[in-house]
Parts: sequence; C-alpha cells; structure tokens
Amino acid sequence: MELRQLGAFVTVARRASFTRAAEELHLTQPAVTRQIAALESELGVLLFDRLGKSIQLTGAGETLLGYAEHIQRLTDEAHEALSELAAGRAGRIAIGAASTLATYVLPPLLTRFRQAYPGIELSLRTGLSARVRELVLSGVVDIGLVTSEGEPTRTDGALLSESLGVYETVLAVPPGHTLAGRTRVTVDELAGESLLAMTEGTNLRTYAEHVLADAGVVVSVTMELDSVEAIKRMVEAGLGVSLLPRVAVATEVDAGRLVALTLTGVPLPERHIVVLRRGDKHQSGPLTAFFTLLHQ
Amino acid sequence: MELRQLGAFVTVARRASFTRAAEELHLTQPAVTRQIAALESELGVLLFDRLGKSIQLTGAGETLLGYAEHIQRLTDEAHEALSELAAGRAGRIAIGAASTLATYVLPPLLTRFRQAYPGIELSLRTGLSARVRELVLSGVVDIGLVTSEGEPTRTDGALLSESLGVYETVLAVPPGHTLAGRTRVTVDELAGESLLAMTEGTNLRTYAEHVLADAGVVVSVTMELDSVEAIKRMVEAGLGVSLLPRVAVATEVDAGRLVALTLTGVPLPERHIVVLRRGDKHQSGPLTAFFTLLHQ
DNA sequence: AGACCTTACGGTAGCCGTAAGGATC
DNA sequence: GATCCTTACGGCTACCGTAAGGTCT
Repeated sequence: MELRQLGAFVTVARRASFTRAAEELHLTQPAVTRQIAALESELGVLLFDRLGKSIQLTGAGETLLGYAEHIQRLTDEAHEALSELAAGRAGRIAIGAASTLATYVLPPLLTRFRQAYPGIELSLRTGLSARVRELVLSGVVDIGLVTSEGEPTRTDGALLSESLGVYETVLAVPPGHTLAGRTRVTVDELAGESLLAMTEGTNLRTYAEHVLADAGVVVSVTMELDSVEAIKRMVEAGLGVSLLPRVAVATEVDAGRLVALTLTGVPLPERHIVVLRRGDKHQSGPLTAFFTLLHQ
Repeated sequence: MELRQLGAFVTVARRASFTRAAEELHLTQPAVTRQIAALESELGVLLFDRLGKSIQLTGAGETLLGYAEHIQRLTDEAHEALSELAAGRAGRIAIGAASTLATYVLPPLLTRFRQAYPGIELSLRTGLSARVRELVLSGVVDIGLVTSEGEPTRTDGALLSESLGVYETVLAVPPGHTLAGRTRVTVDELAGESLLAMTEGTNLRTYAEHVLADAGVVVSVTMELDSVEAIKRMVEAGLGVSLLPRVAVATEVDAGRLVALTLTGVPLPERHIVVLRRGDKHQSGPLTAFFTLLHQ
C-alpha cells in the first residue's frame, strides 16, 4: 500500500470511473487499473464492482475510502506544516540569554521579530553566560546571547561565536554627584568612589574588576547585589556609583534620574554582545530569520 | 512522499540511527539514507541533524514524526479492517425477504449466523416478492429471499436465482374440524370449505388461486386478510380454513391449536424458497459465509 | 582506528504508455 | 458500434546492494 495507490483509489471512487480518474491524475487509464488491481491484490478484497457500464464501491471499498481520505488529509497537512516551517512562517525558537541582555537588549528585538513572524513560538531561558553556553552546547536552546571580552572569533568545537557589536559599559552616578556634569571619565578618577557591584561570577563583575585592576585603581566595593535593577535604585538613592551596561541605564538617563559617563582611559577592554550557536545543528527557517534580525 | 519513505523515517527517528533502522527494515544502510534524503529534498527541510557520532531530530523532523506516526497507525488499521472483511469476520449484510420468510424462516437462520459471525452487521428489509426482487437488482440489498412456483433456473439478466428447497403449503384447520383427524387431503375436498386468504398481490394468494383453479374447485373466499398471524387466529376461532406455509403453523400444530394437512392431488405445483443475488456484484466475505449457511 | 553517514556505480524490479482484447449496453 | 475496463508488451525510471569516500570521536 502506497500513497500513490491510495490517491488513485480515492480519485476513482470520487469520479466513479477509471477513465475520468486517469484524466485527473494525468495518467493513462490502464495505469489506474493497475494501481487499483495492486491494492486489491495486496488487501485481498475487491474494491469496486465492475458493472460493465459503471463501477460501484464494494463494502470493502467504502471501508478503505474512509481510511484513505483520512490519510490523504494528514499528508496534506504534513506538507503544509513543513512548508510553513521551511518558509520560516511557523516553528519555535528557544533562546538562551545572559540576564542583562534578556532584560535590556532582547525585548525590542523580540517585539520586532514577533511582528514580522507572528507564527513562531519563542521560548527564553536566562542565566549566567557560562550556563547559557552549556544550554547551547547541549541543544536545549537554539541560540545563545552572552557578553564576552574581546571579539570572539574562536570556534570552540561545535560552538560558533559571532559578535553583534560592542556592549558599552558606562559609569552610572546620581544627578547630584560631583562627576554628574561630565560626559567622560577615566578609570583613574574612580579611585575613592564607593562602588556598587554585581555578585561574583557574573560577567559584569568580572569585567569591572578587570578594568580596575588594569588601571591599578583600588576601589572599595561597598555593596554587592545580584540585580542590576537594585543597583540602579541604590545609585539613584546616592549610595554609590556603578559600572553598568549603557543600555541598562538608558531609561533612567533619559528621565534624569541617573547620569551615564563614558569610560575612557587606556587600555580599556571592550565587551561584545556575542551570539552562540552549534555549527553542526540545522538552522531552521525561523532561526535564519531571527539571525537576520540580530545582524541588522 | 510515500508510505515506504515515512516508514523508514519513523524507524530512523525511533532508533536514532540510520544503521539500526536499516537492520530493522531489512535494507542496507545507504538505502535508508536515500529514503530520508528524498523526503528532505521533497519537503525542503532537514529532518535530522547529523552530529557525527549520533543524529537528532530537527524541529521539522519532530513535526513530521507526529504526522507520520498518525498515518502509519491509520494504514495499519485499514489493513486490519480489510483483512477482517476479507475473512468474513466483519462487515454488513443487507437482506431483503418476503414477509412470511422473514417471519418464519429467517429467525433461526439469523440466530445461528449471529452466533458464528458476531462481528457482522445485519439489516433486513421485508416486502412482497416483487419488491424484494427490485431491491436486489438496484443493489439496496445484497441478497433476497422470496418464494416462487417451480424450480427457478433462469438467470434474468444480472439476477441469479437458486432454490433452497421446497416451501410446502398445507391446509390449516381447527382441531374440531371434520378434516382434523386426517393427515392428508386432496384439493378436491376443499370444495365447500370457507377459505381465509391473504390479500391479492401476495405470492401466497396467487398460489392458492392457482392450485384451486387447476383442480377446478370453486371455493368461496370468506375473508381476506393481510396478515398470516391474523389468519391463524381466525382459523383457530373456527372461522374457516386456510392454505398456509407449513413453517408458519408449526408452533400452533405442536401446541394442538391447529391441524396441518398435507395437500395431495395432481398436478400440485411446488413452491420453492428462492435466494436472489446479482451475479455481477462482488460477493464479500460475510456474504459468502451467509450463503454457506443458507445451503446447509 | 572505528563507527557512522554519504556518494558513486551497476543491476534489477516496478511502473508507465501504447496497443490489443473482452465485455456490456 | 461505442464505451469502458483488462491484459500484453516494450521502454524507462527509480530503487536496491556493493563498494568507496568523508567526517567525527
């Protein structure tokens, strides 16, 4: 039993004629006869009564017709569903992202993506960059967004890394701070400031320590928090300053509740937004679309 | 997309290996590769990620797997259902029968048939013999049971007739009747009796008139009824005698409420129980089984 | 080196179209 | 005689198995 045979059978049954079915199927009439004969032989039943002038479904034929139409509908749906997937109009993307990126970078991207591809399911898992990397490697997520120092070009095994651009870190101070009138600040000038920092293990904390150590500046970490949002509130309240991603303070800066100072001073390492994916895993239609959006 | 390809795909997906799927399918491994490749090419999607050591379903693969397993289940069910039909263990028989046969002959037959083939649906339509004949010709019923005078051997067009045996007609009289002590009676002796008869148009009425006319006997039809059951009650009540099928009075004779006299006298035409069917229509498994039962 | 999937190549089985045959109306 | 389905025959497509080639562990 093959789908071609079932298709021929359904057509013959609907048209009640081998000849007209052959026309519809773009086959010759003997070819249709053989398709039906093969089915009848395999199933051990007669599917049509040949009444000379006309033909008529037998009971077995009616039974098979029910199944055959059901099967045809399913194959049509399968074709449809897969062509939707291939065209990127349907499917599912699992994204892993470092927490700050998930909070401050992804929302506008996902909003635009959702508008362009409303049929695609999105799932998001957040965590530390190292954890996101594991999720990508294990295939739990299709794509990972993390931060990293320097331009990542190494392809660690099956893992591909691409930079989406620089992820600028700024000094956030409250409006009344002595540095608040400035637009730039060197790392040296941070000496003596009380710094609010993320907990250890986060890329943001590691980066801050790296920058300060390179400059030989000793800064007291007066408070350690596990939330960028909490740090911003503390800075607003005048409890200190902090090194934060520029995108994370954009709203507060626009509203005048915080001032963002560009860090200068040599040598200042750059952080990048990095997208991670497995090179040996198939890139589905939706994922390709998402990639295109990321690179804009 | 063909069922063979879907079968290969499902096997590969379940075993998570082309090699092991090939073993299960009794194919070589390259053959399996080509089946999957053909599917991927036709559908325009990758179904498996080839990760060197192992393979993994893609999103498109998982989507197709759902459809493919559904389709496989349906084809299995279709096979099953049709083999049930072929074996005579399932199906449906539509029977047409003359009213007296339906009442007095069919019940024990159908009881035995139901015991032997409990899976087969039975439908019964009753009517005059001429009407049953039409039902068989038009294909509304698969088989017809009627009465006819003489052995029917003619094949009227597509209609096949076979006799199942003689359908004896007897004279039914009440126990107190003057003939009640006899076991046989000639047609001549009916002269002067008051006869209860079926309405005109029934085979029973036609037969009775035929027999009486042949013998040159004039009998007054004192009452005309359209029910054999009603006639029997009238005869029991002493309102007359009647020519009835022996099987129709068997119960009353056994109970002593009626006496059945065998008709003799030359020439006495015989009635037969006749089974009608279309020769050009397929005889399904269940129908064959029913035929076998009828001929026992 | 071993395991696994893919590609290449030659042979065969199955399907198709043309042509002839048989049955029915 | 016309119509419709079936059977026969030659040709071609497509699938299979064997063998060689890649790639990753």
